[in-house]
Amino acid sequence: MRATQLYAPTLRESPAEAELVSHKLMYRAGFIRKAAGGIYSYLPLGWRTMKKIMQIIREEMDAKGGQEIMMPIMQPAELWKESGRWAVYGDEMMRLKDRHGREFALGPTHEEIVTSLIRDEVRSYKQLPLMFYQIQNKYRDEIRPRFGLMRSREFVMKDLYSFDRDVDGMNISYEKMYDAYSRIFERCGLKFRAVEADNGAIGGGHSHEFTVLAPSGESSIAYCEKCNFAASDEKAELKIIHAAPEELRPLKKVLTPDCHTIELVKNFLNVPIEKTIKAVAFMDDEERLIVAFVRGDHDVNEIKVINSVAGANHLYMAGEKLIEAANSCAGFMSPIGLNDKAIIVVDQSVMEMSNAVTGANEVDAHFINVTPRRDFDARKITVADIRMVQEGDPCPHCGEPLKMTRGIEVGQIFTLGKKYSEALNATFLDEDGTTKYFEMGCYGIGVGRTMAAAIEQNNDADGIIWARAIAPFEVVVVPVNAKDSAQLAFAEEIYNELAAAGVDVLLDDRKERAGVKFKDCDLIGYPLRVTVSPKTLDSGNVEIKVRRSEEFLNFARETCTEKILELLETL
RNA sequence: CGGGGUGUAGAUCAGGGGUAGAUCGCAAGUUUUGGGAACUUGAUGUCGCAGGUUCAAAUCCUGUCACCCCGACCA
Repeated sequence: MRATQLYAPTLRESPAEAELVSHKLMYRAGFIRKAAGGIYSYLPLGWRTMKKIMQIIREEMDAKGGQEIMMPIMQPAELWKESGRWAVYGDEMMRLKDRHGREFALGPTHEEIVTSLIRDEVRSYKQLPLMFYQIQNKYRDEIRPRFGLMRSREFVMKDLYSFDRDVDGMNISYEKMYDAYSRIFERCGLKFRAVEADNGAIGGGHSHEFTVLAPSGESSIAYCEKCNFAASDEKAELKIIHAAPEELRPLKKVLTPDCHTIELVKNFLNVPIEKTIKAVAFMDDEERLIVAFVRGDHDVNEIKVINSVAGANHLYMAGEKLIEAANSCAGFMSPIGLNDKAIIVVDQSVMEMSNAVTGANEVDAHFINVTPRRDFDARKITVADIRMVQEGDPCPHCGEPLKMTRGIEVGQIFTLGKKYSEALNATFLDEDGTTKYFEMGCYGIGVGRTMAAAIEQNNDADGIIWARAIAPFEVVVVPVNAKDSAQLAFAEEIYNELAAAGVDVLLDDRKERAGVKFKDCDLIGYPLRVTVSPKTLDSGNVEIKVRRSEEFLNFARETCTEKILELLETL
């Protein structure tokens, strides 16, 4: 392709609203343009990269037996009502009506459609397993779209759905996808982790998030450098922290005027924060009071609290009235003395403490010398792992101190079990003659987010640095002065030779000054640049610049195509 | 949904009751030509939209729309 035929508008300045490097660079390099908040057009360069990522995804999906289909974006409300999600999905779903007033949704995901497709067609276990996927636009009415392609309302997503006859089969499909996803992100040149994730309401099965490591990411993950453990901060399981035994002192109530936070209590009583026990009061959908107790220096993990209390779905901050009804007061709560109105959940590590501080369930008073094993009423409390992981906590697998990092979630895989096959009554006839529900899984990749994540991870002051596999062009050939016919002819020769060798190459034949073209090359981030100048014409060599290493290499004209092919293999 | 902010040329922004501005970009010309060239000339605006105040509104007031940021949390 010739640059004179390519619409690649580059900008010196980035739009005021762009905050993330990837957003700025995609804008400046002419990859995307905004149509509305969270809605973007992809320009030729951006779409070339998107297509390359999609091609990698297709190859890996196909290799695992996935079959590409295309399902409707516009979906009838009836299916969503049948699965119960028309009500549950809430404001996140884009809804519309046709001229007759019939309701539709713009698909945020496709479990309903794909399940209804299968239930009408697939009758026998002999047709299983099946894996269908598609790559298309998805719609989610985000509360606050931001960060360019990272959180947008319309985005390109690959979604695959697996159908198996039993749980073992489903797990095999899951493993295949885990493997495929790892290969996809490796091929895209990304540093990532497959982290154990919470699959929330879906329950039962496995879930992994594929997270690209980047400080600007919105998800926080804990990982171990020794073994392969990695988990989202909400999911990470924690071991009990044992405390050194010490002589137990008798429980005592002391006055602590105005000490309604852990910080104030710790300073007033002059005790280390690890000797304090913090209370967080929640309320669930049924307005039950749930009080979580963790060590003062720990944080409560709401997801874990929900999982430890039967029947709890969502948690909200509890109001004063609920707390008073449980015979306590905000800021001074303790498991000792709370009445039956409160559901008490205590972190496992709290039970290891001795001579600690808790509130006294009355204003301006705390208990000291609290030893939970001795002082808490074991019949009234639930002990569980309910705290948030912190940097340095021991790895649940090998005990090494965990590291924390931030990342961008680019893909997630789930086992769904029978959730949707039951809701939509999708069955098949098994070998033993009985009717069974399909065991399902679903697997998504955000294509635009993958592109953005690659930029977040690979850029410098001059622009983007693409991995060869997903670069809009692999090589750019730049005649320093395209008005010089000898230079242009030489550049064309090299360009033709590279194209014939199967290289995805761009000829920058624009009659721009050299500086302008070089700046654009660096900004757009082509992995290799071939420079043609009077110098190279005289010497009979061609000059190569490697974008990532900033190295300049000279190859003899005769062997340059071969050398470039070799070099590309390493990028 | 709550709080804050911004809407002026293609982009980034200044201006602030009386002729619509700068820089970059764009077009033409001359010179230049290995890291965003110099000079000359030129084109480009419902000053987000609607109402109001005024002799006069881009400017003040009201409403509205769009966009951006922060929050919706650990007593």
